[in-house]
Amino acid sequence: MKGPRVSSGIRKQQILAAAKRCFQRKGYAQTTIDEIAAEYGMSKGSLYWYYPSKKAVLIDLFRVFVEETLNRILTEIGSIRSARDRIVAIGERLARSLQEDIELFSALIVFWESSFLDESIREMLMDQYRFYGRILTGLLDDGERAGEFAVPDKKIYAALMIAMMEGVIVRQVLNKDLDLEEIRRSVSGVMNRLLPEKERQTGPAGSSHTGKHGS
Amino acid sequence: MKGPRVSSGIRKQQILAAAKRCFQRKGYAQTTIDEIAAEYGMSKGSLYWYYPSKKAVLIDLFRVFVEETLNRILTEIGSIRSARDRIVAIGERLARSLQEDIELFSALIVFWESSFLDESIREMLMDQYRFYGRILTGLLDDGERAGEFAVPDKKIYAALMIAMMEGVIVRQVLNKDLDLEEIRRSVSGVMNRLLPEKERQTGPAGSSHTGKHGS
DNA sequence: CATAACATACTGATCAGTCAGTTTAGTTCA
DNA sequence: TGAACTAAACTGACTGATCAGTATGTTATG
Repeated sequence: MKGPRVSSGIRKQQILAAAKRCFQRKGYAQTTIDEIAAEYGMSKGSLYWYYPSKKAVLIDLFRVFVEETLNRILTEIGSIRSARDRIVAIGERLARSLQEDIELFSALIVFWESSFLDESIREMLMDQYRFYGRILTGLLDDGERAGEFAVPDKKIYAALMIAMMEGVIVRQVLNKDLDLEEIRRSVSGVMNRLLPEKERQTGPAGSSHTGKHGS
Repeated sequence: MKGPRVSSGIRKQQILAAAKRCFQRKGYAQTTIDEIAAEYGMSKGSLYWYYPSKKAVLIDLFRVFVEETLNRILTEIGSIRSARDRIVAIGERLARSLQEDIELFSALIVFWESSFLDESIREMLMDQYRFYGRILTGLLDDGERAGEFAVPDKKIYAALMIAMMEGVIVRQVLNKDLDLEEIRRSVSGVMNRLLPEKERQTGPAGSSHTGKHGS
């Protein structure tokens, strides 16, 4: 590369941001490349300089979604000791991310719909599902080993917890009528209730650094 | 009407069934009218005799979805006395319907995606959401009055329960990798756990929670 | 023989992707 | 220093394919 006017990364970011806004407004199929180009203020030819196809934009948008939101959450909660608190924190932070970056989550429904058509997108989604399932199942394992709680069927529980968060996302993306601050607080209570305690704990489940070490 | 070859109702049913299969395979935007016509074995002209537009087919499909699945469930559980059992039964029957008629539920994602584009579809969906929210909130009220359980924030709880079922639908429609029989059983346990008991019951649910918790 | 029910060729609009050309930033060399 | 050169970055008109909806014709039925 001899002389980029701005860095290739910046342009791609701009394109993705524009695409995100367009997809949110009209969905994937209804959004034209020209609209995306207009939205980020350059021409269609420029867009095709950075991305080979409309589908490639969508896929890269999903990649960014995963990297920037979900993996960040998983990193952030890594320092929390108790498995229970970590699980609760995932729900809380997901709700907060949803509040802050609703447009990105809107793209999820686009992915779901596209996955009917495109096998590669479906595979990407399934990989993510399996990944989150493993994460959560692992956390349930940790909590059980540490004696924090016991759940009878960890895999199903993990699936249902993920399902709940996903349902909240759907509802919010379509409607935006829920009070997310309220949801954020409630998710904590619900998650807690879903994890029956083996032994009595002192405080409300958050923040307590009891003697027993986590994972 | 002088002489229908088959009744108009039958034809519409056939068209909707064909559309349902097509939408499931390819999504709404990617499905052509010709494909739907081919799927139900007649021509495009015939389809337009019964429906004025592609969108009208989608909307009627949603109407059937609501009438045939969700309202039926609500009617069926009407005879159950205990509010708790009624709530649990909704979850169980929804899981069973999902198992039996996955194609119909697939159309839900199509509706969600279409609602970005079409305000009337969005309004239809929102009406349904509000309706189910009221139903569930009412059930929580009933249970509380009968002394079966107490939940601190009924509206949010209703929303989260609906969200969970919706998430299960998404997961199953996209992946079909969950054991729905297992889900059906687990949903019962999860729903029970989400309804903290006022008085001691025999079940293994997390009854050790005292009143003040979380939030 | 009237009309409901169905078939099919057509149209106008849309849109993803292409391509030939233009502009700008950086490099070379006198 | 700057003119000549080069390739990256960008433009926008164009194309070929697609498809919803229509127009017009055909067949079956009471």
